[in-house]
Amino acid sequence: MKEAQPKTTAATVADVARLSGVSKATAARVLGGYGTVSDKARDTVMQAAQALGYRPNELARSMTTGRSGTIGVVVGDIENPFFGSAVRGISDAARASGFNVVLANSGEDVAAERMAIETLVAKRVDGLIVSPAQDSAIGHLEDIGHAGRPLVLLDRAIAALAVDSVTADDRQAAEAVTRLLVERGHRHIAYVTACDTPTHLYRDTRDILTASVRERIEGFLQVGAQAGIADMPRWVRLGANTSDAARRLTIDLLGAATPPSAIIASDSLIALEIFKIAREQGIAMPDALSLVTFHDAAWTAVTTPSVTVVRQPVYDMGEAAARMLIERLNGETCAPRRLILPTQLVERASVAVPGTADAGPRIRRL
Amino acid sequence: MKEAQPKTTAATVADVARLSGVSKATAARVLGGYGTVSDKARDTVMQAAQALGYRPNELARSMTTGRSGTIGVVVGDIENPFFGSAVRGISDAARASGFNVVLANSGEDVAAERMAIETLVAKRVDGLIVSPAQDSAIGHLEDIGHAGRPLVLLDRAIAALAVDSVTADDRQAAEAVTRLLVERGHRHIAYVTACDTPTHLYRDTRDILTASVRERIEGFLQVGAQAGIADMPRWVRLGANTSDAARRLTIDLLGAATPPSAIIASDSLIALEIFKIAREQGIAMPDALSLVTFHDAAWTAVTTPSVTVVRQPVYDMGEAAARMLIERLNGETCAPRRLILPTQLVERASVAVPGTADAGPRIRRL
DNA sequence: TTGAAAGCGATACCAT
DNA sequence: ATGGTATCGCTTTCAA
Repeated sequence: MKEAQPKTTAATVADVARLSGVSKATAARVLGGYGTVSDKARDTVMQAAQALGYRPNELARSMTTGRSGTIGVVVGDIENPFFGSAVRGISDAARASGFNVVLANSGEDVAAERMAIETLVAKRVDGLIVSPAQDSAIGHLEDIGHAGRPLVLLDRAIAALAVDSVTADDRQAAEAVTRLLVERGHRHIAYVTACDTPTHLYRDTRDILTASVRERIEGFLQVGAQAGIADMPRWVRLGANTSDAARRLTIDLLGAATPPSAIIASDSLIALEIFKIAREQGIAMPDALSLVTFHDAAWTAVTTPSVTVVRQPVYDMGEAAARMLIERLNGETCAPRRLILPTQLVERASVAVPGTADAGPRIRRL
Repeated sequence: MKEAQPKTTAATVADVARLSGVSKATAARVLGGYGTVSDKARDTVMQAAQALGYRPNELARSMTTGRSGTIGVVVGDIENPFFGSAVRGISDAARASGFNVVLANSGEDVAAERMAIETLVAKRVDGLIVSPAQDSAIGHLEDIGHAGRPLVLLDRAIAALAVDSVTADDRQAAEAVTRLLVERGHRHIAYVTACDTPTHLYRDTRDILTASVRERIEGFLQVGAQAGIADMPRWVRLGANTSDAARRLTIDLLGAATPPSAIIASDSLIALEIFKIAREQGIAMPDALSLVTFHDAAWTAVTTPSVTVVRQPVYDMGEAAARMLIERLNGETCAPRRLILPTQLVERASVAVPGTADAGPRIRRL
């Protein structure tokens, strides 16, 4: 038992000062590690601090310095491995620079996102990293800047917002994926996303309020159209934002008069659900149905067939976002940077390939 | 543009008070939502607050109230889907009660864990939820109590620590899994875990410093011994704490003079690696190698063969932990509760089963 | 090098 | 119902 803490209240700078017989200012200087103090004073104070079990109160410290050493992170769903990796990247980079991470889940809901941001700003985080659920309502994002805190957008840039962002090259990746499918002879290609519109129907690319998804759909539509496929938009399916929804939507899609011969899943959660259904319904993959997904989730390599994916550098994206934010916190004032990280097309076995066996993945830079 | 914020500094209670012509105390009352104020005063103040773009400073608020409305969470690896789900559970429960979550990654390193806890306590989180990397060094965990903050242990209880904990029924689950394997005729069953000892060798169950893993190994050893299998301990393999380590270790295991006919993977990350290797090396599953893992990760249902798993109620565990913590924060003072949630054995197709086809999972309560 | 005292932005007690 | 003021724990001038 080396606890000297008299069950009363935590020791403060004042207590330490009193015990060591120096002024509060001097004690604070050694305890806070700033200013100049004599070695003798330092020793006495440290000793007293030790005896009292002194622990600094970061809250009080933040209040006077105006910095909390904390960055706020708002993501759509921490349960999604995509965000899991990103948060890990952020977290590692943050700690390397001595910052903490406060995490908030928006559930892809703008109202929740708005509240989370408000709270985080009220808690005086030094800066924020946000994966905005939509890029239409951006008032709460602008408020971050008004509050004097830097903001970095993760995975989803917003054209109307002049702030740093880190995204993957979604447009190009979607084009490559669609092209691959078209080259393999597919004419009925569906694109399934968690994004939604009030009507749950896709009408116009402007209805898609998540930037990354919109870019993917644009790429998808364009390549399809170029290939002379009629009525591409009808193949865009919205609202697969829960596993149940994804399931219903996919079953519906596969049971239609003209089912798709290939599906592009906008995230790995959707791909997983599609995979399950294909299995349950005995739909042979890739022969009867080809599948491609964004995000090289760990499991995509071990299924039969293994899944062809767009590999996004998710961890790196998180890390880069944190780095950029910390640069701003350290005084960087350059113009907003829109960092776009390259992706890779990892060709595995879930796309019907005319005479190639499953001989390990073929990886292509995009 | 409805920003009235004069680029100077954020509006404070004093500013609002001044503009609305009332005292600081009154303004604080309406802004803070406490005490009693006349409707008229409320209106004026709210209006002034609006005009000034007043945002409360939670830091200052926390300092006087002593509560921050924040709970700290320390997990081993947020990238691990297990913790992803748990954190989601915590996060949802926390928000439902108006709490925020500060997340820290320990990387399963005690020193990092200690630092994370120290920081969180210094930041005056109201309470903590921790998945302790080891149950040997518990000084820093005891400090949490000394600092007057409640602590809830997640996934790993510590006998020597009298605090609330939420775990799965690891011991029983391990017994059931091992029994299943034994019943299927396996005599060479390996147990692979991320846990490690200084020598990387398993000698004694007391060397295992992670409670949940120790319980599992105990169950594993006991059932094996009961079944008359000699030299069980040699089948325990430690240190699969990165995908590379898991890979090396598994390759080593499978290449040995007497390779195991079945492997129990302590987490889904290890199982994934084993699955990959079996595939690469053309080892037929489940015929040549059976596999069982703890944690019903999403992908385990879609592989070929699908993987038999111990389903732990991970999200619920996180949720329960947060609930218990919040109860403490609301004044609950009962004796420490050790909540042990039941698991399920989900029998799928990765264990050689004498004449049963893959006809959907068979689920057993444990 | 050290100390006294003024904040930081809210809450809370005590009068009025 | 309202106002004045001490207070929380620390940092930060400003003098000495």
